[in-house]
Amino acid sequence: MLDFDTGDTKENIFNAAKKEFLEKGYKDASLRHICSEAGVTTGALYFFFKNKEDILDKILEPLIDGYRKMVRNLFKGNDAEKKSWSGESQLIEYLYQNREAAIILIKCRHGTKYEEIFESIYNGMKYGFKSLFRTNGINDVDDSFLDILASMKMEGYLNMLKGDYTLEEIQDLAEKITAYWDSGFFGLVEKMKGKF
Amino acid sequence: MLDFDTGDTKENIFNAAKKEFLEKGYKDASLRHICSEAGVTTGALYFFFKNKEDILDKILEPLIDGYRKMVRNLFKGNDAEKKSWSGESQLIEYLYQNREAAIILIKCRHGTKYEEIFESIYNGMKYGFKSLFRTNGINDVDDSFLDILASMKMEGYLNMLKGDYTLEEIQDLAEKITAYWDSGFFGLVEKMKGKF
Amino acid sequence: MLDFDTGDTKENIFNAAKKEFLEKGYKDASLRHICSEAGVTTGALYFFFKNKEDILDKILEPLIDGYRKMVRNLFKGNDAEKKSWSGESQLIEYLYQNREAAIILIKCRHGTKYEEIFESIYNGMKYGFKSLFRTNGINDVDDSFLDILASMKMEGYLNMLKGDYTLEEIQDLAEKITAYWDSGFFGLVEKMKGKF
Amino acid sequence: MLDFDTGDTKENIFNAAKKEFLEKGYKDASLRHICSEAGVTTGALYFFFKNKEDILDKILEPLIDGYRKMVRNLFKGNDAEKKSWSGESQLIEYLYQNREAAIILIKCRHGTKYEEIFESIYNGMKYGFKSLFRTNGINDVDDSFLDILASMKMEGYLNMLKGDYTLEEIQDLAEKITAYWDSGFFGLVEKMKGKF
DNA sequence: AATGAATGAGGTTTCATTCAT
DNA sequence: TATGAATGAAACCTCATTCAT
Repeated sequence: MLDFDTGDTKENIFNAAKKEFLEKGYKDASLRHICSEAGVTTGALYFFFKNKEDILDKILEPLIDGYRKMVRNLFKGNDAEKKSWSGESQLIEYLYQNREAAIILIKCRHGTKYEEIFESIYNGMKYGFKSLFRTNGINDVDDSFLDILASMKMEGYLNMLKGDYTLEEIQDLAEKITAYWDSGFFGLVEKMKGKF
Repeated sequence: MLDFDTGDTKENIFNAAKKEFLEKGYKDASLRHICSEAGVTTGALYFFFKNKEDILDKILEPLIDGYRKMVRNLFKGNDAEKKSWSGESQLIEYLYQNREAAIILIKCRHGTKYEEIFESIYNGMKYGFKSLFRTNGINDVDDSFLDILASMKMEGYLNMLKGDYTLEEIQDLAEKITAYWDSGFFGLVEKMKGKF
Repeated sequence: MLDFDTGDTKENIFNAAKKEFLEKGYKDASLRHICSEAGVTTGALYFFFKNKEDILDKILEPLIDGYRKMVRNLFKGNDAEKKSWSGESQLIEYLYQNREAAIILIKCRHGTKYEEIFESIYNGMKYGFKSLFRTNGINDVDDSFLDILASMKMEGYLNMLKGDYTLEEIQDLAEKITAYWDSGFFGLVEKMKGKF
Repeated sequence: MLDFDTGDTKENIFNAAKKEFLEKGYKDASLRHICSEAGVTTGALYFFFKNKEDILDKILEPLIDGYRKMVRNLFKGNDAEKKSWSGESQLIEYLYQNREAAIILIKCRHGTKYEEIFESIYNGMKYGFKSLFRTNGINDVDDSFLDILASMKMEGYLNMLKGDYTLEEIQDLAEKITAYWDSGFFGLVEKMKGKF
């Protein structure tokens, strides 16, 4: 309202929508609040966007597209191990560069088509863990256990993004968390090998 | 709908409510849906419950009360280390016994009085990590980093509960996760000590 | 609730209803509150009363019947002047003896059949004023003006009843108010005679 | 419904609301009825008004503001007696100019913030009577008696407004009523002085 | 004589969405 | 491009009333 009117109404609506989605999630976000925050009426919103979900699409599509591109590029190489590690750090940087959208994806997916997209990313993580177990000679890991590990990792990422860090700090954090995960994982493998 | 109608309306409403809360969270749960799922009109709901929040209360109060009792008992002992470990396993068992409510607490806390209760449990976890760092000679841990660790742990617990496990399986899982956390933690400590 | 249960449920409901009607008026009175105040369930109420309006009827009918009887007796005599004055004081005493019902009548008439009954009592007052004017040689009094006088008188009565007076105090008050009305009336007549 | 549709929805809603408030009072007025009377859906109402109370505010605020301004101006002068009389006639004219709102204030005050505003006006009247008694050498007037006088006066004003008068007629009426009150008051004083 | 359970209409309010201009 | 007006469904909740027991 009091902001200098840049004339870029679409941008204003877009930003207000991101803020609202971040604060309240998708379903509880109010188009009215978004519009009043953006200093326009609902009509304006519906000129630029088809409906509520369309706004979410416009926010998340670049993230999803970029993610798919990144994964595709990653799978062009062939050294599995190396791919995995470089993928990890690439993913972190990518998410950092798009963290606003990433957090919105995680917060707003419920009840939208992004629920399944999120699921597929999440399954990618589970698959990563499964491979890692296999590489370490453990083949019979319970799926629910993979769920636990993947969800923890995802939560770790999410909270990394949520914090108000610079890229350097994020990378430092990621190193720490990775150290944690790595040590954790190998400790677990030792235990499991001893047991079975 | 598909449930066998036992004639126990209150129970039907209660169960339908738990299902709806789990699926949509507190705010987005619809009393109409709950009632139609339970096969009654909205008026019936208000015969058994004071209002929407009262339903959530009836679901969560036993969990909260039990939790407080457990914590109180825990603090009657005096060997800090032992207390910590027994507390951990006691907590897991307790949450398992009340897992439905526990999951609802985590999903439905936003915008209710349970937000702060959850927060206090969560802060307990953060404090646990902080103490652990201190015991290992690391005193200057960033609060955001503690957030990451605590949220991961919480997420781990939550997913343990979500899975369809028996108590034995849960305890086995908990052991594994603990192995993971322990190894992870000490790996991290090594890295941090090396760094500073 | 905490009252000693006299076993007289009907009486309990009746009293609770009177209290509720006095406090909230007819439409805003809640049968639920009445029942919970009386320590019974709605079913009990509907055993003794046909519906909400029936309760009001049971409260007001004795008042109305008595009023009609009183008026009928009054008109058996024939000295108009004397009748008027004795009627006035009889009315005051009668209303005092039934003041609870009288106040309920005035507060609860809106939207019930008692609206017209009240209207007829009220018109009786207007007629009294009209006669008084005529007796004093003034025949062309505006109807709206009679409305003003009658409504003031009614309001005076109502507030006499509302106060927590004994019969003696009421009679003293009535004397004062009557002195006020009498002097007022004759002052007005003087003015009107001077004017026309 | 029968009104000519001027296309001015806000006005239609406003008028329908005034009518409904007058007929049923604030609490029993139904926004649904108001809307259907105005020929719009409930949503339309909420485009023009914030909520139910906001409609009442929009009706009564001009009245209240004007009243406060009038009282403030009145107290700038300094001849108490004169002030009192000019105030009386000014008040009558003011209420006449805003009679719709004035009647709504009196009918709708219960259960709203206007209850205390009304109360303060009413207490002003009581205080006026008290002063008048004191000026006439009577100092120990019962508060309940002042209530009776003030409520009668208020009722008189109200019914003056309710009638379909022109300003001239109102002023004529006011003179008459004032004659009535004056004579009545001094008659009462005589009686009271004789008594004590 | 009274309970406990249930109904269904109606209350105020918010929402995403539409559309003439 | 964007406004202002309006819709209609759905939200939570309260009410008088009914009825089997």
